[in-house]
Amino acid sequence: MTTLKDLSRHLGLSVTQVSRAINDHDDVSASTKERVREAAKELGYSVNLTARSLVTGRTGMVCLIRDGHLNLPEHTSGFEVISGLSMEFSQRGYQFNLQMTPEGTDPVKVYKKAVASGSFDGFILTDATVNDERVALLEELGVPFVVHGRVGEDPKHAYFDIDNYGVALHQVRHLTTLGHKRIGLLNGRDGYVYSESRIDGYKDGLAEAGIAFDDRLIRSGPMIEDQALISTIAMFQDIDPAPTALICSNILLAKGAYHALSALNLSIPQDVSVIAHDDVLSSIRASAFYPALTVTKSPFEDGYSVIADILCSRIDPSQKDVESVEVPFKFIERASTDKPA
Amino acid sequence: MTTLKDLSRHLGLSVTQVSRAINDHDDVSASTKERVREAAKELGYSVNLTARSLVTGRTGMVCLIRDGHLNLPEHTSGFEVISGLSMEFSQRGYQFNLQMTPEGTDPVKVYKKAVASGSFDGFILTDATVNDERVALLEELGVPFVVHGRVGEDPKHAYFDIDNYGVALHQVRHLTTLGHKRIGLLNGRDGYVYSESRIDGYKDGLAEAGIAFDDRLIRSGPMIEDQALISTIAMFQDIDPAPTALICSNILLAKGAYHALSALNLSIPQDVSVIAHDDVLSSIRASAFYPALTVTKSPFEDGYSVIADILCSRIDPSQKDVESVEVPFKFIERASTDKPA
DNA sequence: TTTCATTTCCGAAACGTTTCGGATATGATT
DNA sequence: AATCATATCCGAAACGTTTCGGAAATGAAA
Repeated sequence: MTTLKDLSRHLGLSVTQVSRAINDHDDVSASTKERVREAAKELGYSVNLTARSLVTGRTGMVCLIRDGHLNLPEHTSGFEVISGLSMEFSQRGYQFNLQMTPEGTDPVKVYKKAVASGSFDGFILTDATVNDERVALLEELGVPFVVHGRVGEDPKHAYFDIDNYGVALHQVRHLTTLGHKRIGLLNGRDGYVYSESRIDGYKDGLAEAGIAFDDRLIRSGPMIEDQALISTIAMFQDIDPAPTALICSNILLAKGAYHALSALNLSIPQDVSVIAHDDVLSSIRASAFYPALTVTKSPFEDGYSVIADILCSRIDPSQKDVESVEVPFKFIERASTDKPA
Repeated sequence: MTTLKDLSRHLGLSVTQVSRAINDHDDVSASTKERVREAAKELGYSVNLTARSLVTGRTGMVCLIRDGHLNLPEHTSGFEVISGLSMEFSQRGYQFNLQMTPEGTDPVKVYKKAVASGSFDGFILTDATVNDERVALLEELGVPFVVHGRVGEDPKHAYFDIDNYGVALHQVRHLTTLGHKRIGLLNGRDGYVYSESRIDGYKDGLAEAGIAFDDRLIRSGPMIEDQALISTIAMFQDIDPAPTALICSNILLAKGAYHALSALNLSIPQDVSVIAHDDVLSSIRASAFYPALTVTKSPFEDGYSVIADILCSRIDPSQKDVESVEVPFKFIERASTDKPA
């Protein structure tokens, strides 16, 4: 392995000056920089990141920790996020560390250890829960981190988020404006911030229209097709009069809902209107539905580069702060929503 | 941050002795070790991995590099592998680094840089291709690595692999023994070792039975349902007489084949026998087929811990070598194969 | 000529750990 | 009393880099 000392000997320069040449400091003459660059290439020099880290205190590594083995299709979006983030950070010169912990591991322990090891400059948090203890911990420890999602109202931490509240509110408004009064919600798992925000938007939307809230009309669970199949059928069996409209928190749930409604011999939108939120994942396209699906839409992938930018700016004080963002959504009315019968 | 020096001051011991106590060397008295442990907990000490790396030359990090964004469903297995490996390495005290490079990046450059950075103790290679240049490079550089798959016959490098040749050979034998003479193969993408091995086994199986090879009966491509749909229909339209049996290189392809045969109004197994290889991914279960699918089977997940063991043993010379393995497959005859009509 | 700013350089210290070689104390053996 | 083995400890060097403070050379300004 070639070191700075080797280079300095070879060039008749001090180690200091070679280091400064390589890092492009401005008290090195252009000609020296050129000589150093050439020698470095010739001797195959490349900076030892470990040694650099020891003195700078920065490792150039960011870490994403996930609990439990990822299985499909529930974690499709989780995978896409990992893939997208890894690429973004690579391109910014950071190493992306993925740490999968066995199901049910105490996050506080894991994060404490990860921080204490000093190996990471920052963390990316996904699947934020209400009152997420990881956020409190990392804030207390003073470590840079960014959350895919948001915990609490108007949080201090850096985040990238979708307007989940607004999405649900808009969906309900669209349906109530059409005249619907009994609106079902197929939602994600309880406890996650995005799920709870959707519920808030849903409730406020109903309240605006003067519709009483009926908790039988909300079904929570993994956002997969089979879950929607079960929830939809259960909902239409249990509740009389049955809902006239259905909100699906993602496209997979919509697929299951379509299937269930078809099985129940109900037509979309004549018997039941369906509206969904589209994360625009590469695997499931909203365009493939018949009848065409009315959606709110905010592409997941819009977030990867933003998240990377935010975290990098938090890590490197020389960069100017990138603000947290809440991306707006689009509304696309297609054929799956109409007036109630 | 608490350092060894802080601990040593606090305890009235030398830095040396504290270090040796923490690393459980045997020239430290039991009582001292206990005192050190307590003080470490009290002061919240945790070893600085960067500093340790600098002197030991090992970082405790392994790296997996992938080219191009992962999309579903083609890369389902890739995702499961990443998830599984990350967990295994975490449990062994290693950091798992995932580096996604933009599509088409030159792997030699990327790996050279990764090795030169000195950040990684070892590499995991997936999606091995015939004459994989990464293998030659890493061998030349003398870096520990393990391949999920195998390049070349009887390779020197460490690997975990499935008996792909044997799988295809067995599948063909089963079909020829039943009396089939025209056997189609829906295979993975060309160029990958596993695909080519399957072809070798397929050809040898045909040769054993004295059946001439017909290249129209092999279709290569991404191992996804839609590809099988296209390939199967094309095969049955183009070739006269049509095949009486179909080998599918994985379960997704089998799903597409079932769909296509149903569309073509052909019955399984009366008109066409179908046999597939089952990687046992959590997302697609072979058991869900009707008629029940005859398979060869070797679970992907069997490999994660083996791969981790192999690489760890290559990295840490104090551990005894774990040998490369080729796992055997099981054969499960179900209802999708029978004599030709 | 002297002074001063600018450019270009360098030695030494520091980051936190491990390890090498040796030191000291204790008690047993000769 | 002298020798030796054992258990326990320690100082100093080393890993490869960055950075602090200052030095030397150059040319312009006084």
